[in-house]
Amino acid sequence: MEKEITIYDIAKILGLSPATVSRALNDHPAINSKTKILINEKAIEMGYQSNTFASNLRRRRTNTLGVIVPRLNSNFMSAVLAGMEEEANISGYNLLISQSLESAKKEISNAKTMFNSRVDGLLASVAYDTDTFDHFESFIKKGIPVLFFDRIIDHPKCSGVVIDNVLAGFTATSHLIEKGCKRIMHVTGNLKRNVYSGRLKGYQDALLQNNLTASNELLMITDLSQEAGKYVAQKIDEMEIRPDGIFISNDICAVSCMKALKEKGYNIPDDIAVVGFNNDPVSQVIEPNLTTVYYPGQEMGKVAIRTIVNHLKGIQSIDVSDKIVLPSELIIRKSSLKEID
Amino acid sequence: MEKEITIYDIAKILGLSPATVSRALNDHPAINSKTKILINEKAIEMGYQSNTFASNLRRRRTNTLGVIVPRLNSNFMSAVLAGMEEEANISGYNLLISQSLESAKKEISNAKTMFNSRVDGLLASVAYDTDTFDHFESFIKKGIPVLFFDRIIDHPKCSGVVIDNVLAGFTATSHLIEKGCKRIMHVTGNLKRNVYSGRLKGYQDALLQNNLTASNELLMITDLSQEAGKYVAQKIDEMEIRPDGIFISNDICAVSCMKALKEKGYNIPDDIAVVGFNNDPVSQVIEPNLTTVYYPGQEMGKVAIRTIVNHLKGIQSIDVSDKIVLPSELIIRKSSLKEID
DNA sequence: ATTTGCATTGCAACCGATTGCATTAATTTT
DNA sequence: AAAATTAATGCAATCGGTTGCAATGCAAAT
Repeated sequence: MEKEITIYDIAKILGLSPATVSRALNDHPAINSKTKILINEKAIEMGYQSNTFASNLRRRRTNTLGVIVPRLNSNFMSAVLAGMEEEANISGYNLLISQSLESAKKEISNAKTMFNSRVDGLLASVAYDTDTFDHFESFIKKGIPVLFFDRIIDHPKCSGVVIDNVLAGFTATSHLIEKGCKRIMHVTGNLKRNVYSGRLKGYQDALLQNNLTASNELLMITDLSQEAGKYVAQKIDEMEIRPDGIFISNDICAVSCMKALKEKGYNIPDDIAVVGFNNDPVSQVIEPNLTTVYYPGQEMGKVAIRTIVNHLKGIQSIDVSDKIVLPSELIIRKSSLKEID
Repeated sequence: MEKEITIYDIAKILGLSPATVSRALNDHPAINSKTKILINEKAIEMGYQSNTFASNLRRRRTNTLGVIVPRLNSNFMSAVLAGMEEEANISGYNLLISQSLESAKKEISNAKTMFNSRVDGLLASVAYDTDTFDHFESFIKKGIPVLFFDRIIDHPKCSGVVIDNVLAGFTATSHLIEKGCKRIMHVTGNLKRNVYSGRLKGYQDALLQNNLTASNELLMITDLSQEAGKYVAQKIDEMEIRPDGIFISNDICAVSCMKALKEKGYNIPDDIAVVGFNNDPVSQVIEPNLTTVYYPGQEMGKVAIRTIVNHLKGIQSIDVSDKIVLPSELIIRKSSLKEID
């Protein structure tokens, strides 16, 4: 335990004022360059470390961005975070990260913590069951930018970085139709969330456009977990008229479903073609390899940080460009390539 | 943009002193309970939000823990982080997370940032090429606890949360031997890191104990990436005397190697048995399913946070229990089950 | 009636860096 | 040589809570 070295200590030793030391360390133009060198050398010699908190208090900013995600341990989310960290680091920002564990209550509590920590900006991907916007309102009121990503809230004051989920769902479904599927099932998550409702919309649009009817029996709302995948397979097995194609909103669930279907003796893709979502590593390991929608996680993280940092620097206001839409892409693999005769 | 509400505002309105307001909000025993209620109600009514920085500055602590990891986007690391966040959240700590991207230089820079941010404690898993300990020394000097996890540094002043890599390597290799392998290859990462050198040691011990010789030809040091897996398969294919078993220190690499071997026509496990490490989701998707070492990521994160928080609370000093060793477990699947006659 | 003790509350210094304004010294202009 | 600039530095207030010590008031003890 050693005492902290402050600018006062440096000032005293050099016979200067703390103000001069502070300015020298911040490379203020009014300070003589020789003095700057002198002070900087002394600072290093004495092992001076700036106290971020005193600085934050006075400057009224923290160089810290808050990030709230549903879960840290998903392949997609960790890619987003990796991108965010990389970009934030470049811009000199720190990341305060927390997870809501898909609970709106915890999300609200985390938002409050972030607020009290005086983050300069907030990035959020909302939980399954988030209904309200109030916990973000306090940020807006104070002029702290809030930017959503992936799972966004439909609220006029907030912008977000997303992919075109409707288009992605449309493309995925159209692909199945093209490959000869007539009875396509869709497995997705909580429809409160844009990502799932959007993909459903795309799925429905594609069916309509091809004169196929979307029946309730062919739509399953699940939590998209591994278990859900097995459950879906079970349900399919029990159906009287089975689907000949499935579009599942998440690779983990899709792969688990495929495994279960294979065990039950179904041939993929000939009996049932499958399309997933995310381009998770498992999609390239399952056999047949899973056709899926590539989802640019790392890029999304980078763009989100870049956008909010530019806003903070005053380079580009967020509110102008409301939604930033990143491209997604259907990656066609064998799980959807039926032998069409 | 609204003005901040401070304890001074509350004090003025209620005709009390800021000191009393501060104490009331912190539930100080000397304050009359009626006064507390009054102040708390007023605080809520006025929308008061505590300024963490002022508080931190005065209290000389931040309730923030720094975390430095090699990469955020690996399945294992995101599990660790998920566990950390969950546990930290419970204990009222925030997490400042950064990644070194396997670069010692960036790790040093990140450590400096953490130091200036006055984190109350530091958790670190070091980069591939970290050689020095200096960047952690400054924390120790100031009495800030540093706890390593998974990839630790061999330094008397620092403790860590780990698994028994030697034992895990020994168990994995012994299993292959038991299944009839006579010529076992080992693919691992940079031997500077305990995780890899430990597993290698266990591998060598197992060979020795069974009178098998460890030849240099059968040891490959790689970065354990997907590409490395393909490369390993290529090398094996080119060998005159091929191995009949491989122990690979990472599932991602192992799976990629298996895929490549299968494409080249090798039968797994009969031609070559494979054991991986991590119990990554892909290990349960590849066919045959990959025998691997389960590695308790989430638990490791939780334990690390719990340990450092207990230390900070003065409940249990870290230095006493030097290394916390979590159990790992060999999960046997089909990739290593040769048909023994 | 005086003293003692306890419960509350307030005063004022602090944490450490930042910054508007003033001051001093050095240099240039008139 | 005096005045006006310019350059460099210092003064002191500020950010908003926290906390050791003092002060006040009131009830209980002597």
